[in-house]
Amino acid sequence: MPWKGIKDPYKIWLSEIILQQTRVEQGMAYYERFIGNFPSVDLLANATDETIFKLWEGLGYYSRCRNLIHTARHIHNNLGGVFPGTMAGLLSLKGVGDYTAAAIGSFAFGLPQAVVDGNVLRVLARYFGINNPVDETAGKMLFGKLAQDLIDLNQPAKYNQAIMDFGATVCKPMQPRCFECHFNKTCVANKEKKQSEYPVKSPKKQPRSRWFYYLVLEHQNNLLVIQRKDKGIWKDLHEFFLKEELSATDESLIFEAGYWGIPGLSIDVGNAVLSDEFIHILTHQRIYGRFLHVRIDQKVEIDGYTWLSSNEIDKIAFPRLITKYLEMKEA
DNA sequence: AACTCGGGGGG
DNA sequence: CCCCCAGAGTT
Repeated sequence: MPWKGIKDPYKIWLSEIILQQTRVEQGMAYYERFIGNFPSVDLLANATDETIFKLWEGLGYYSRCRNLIHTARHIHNNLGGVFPGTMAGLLSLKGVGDYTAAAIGSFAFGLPQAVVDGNVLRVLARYFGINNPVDETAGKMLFGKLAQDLIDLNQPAKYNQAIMDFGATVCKPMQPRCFECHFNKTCVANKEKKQSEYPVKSPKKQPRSRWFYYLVLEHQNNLLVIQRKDKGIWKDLHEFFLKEELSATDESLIFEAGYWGIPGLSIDVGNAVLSDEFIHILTHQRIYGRFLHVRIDQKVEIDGYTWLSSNEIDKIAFPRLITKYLEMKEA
């Protein structure tokens, strides 16, 4: 990784926020882009929300971006542009939890704090044969204490980096390389051939299904857009006029102006194109999306919505469901 | 304690 | 289809 060995707390913080619940391969390009645009926390703090969200577009978990902006400005405005060097100080930053505080603390400041991420949980659960679910309170306590007992207090950064690298390359989730593992003689999971049974996790609930019908209104190359403000999925990102349904809606109904409930709207079938269904799979939701693109001659105004040129559209962030649609429409 | 929050990649 | 990812915040 490009930031390995780096001690700049800003770069470590940025990389760790980007990598929360995100694979290194996926986050890498985003990290490079952010550092290229904002080499310091002060430059990040002075950027506009839209600029930053646009750079984050497509990475998901957008509250991370919101907290990133908040924390950058907090450090710039209230802390003189200097990151806190204690665990308590780091934990007080929005978006910085136990893992990220330990990562910044050990890597940037040499604090003797053990990181506990998905890699560490898997390594410890397998090696010691721990059956406690890692996502329950008791399990988190147990693994946190164990990790802290094991850390090499003389070189915490090196230890933390090593155990995560080990989990990512040897003690992998699938097909762990036990045959060449230094610990295969004493590892409980390997001895019992139960590598796949660790770590134990509590059962996850099944995702809910939602049906999103978007009306893409176009007037003289401008599109009608709104920013999602309600808490929930895609908060702060932009979208088109949305009607959400609890089940699939018939095509013929979608073409009727009355379906959308917009005063003054009329849909000429000759100027309307209905997309195929986009199936957008998330961890906790299945979203079925369809887009009705309508060119109108008579401009309508809707409370909260804004007409934007394609130039302006390019500067704001959309969820992947919508960028995929836009990319399809371009082609 | 349970829920919510994105998106992508691999088997 | 399933899994999981250098987790954190809210309810």
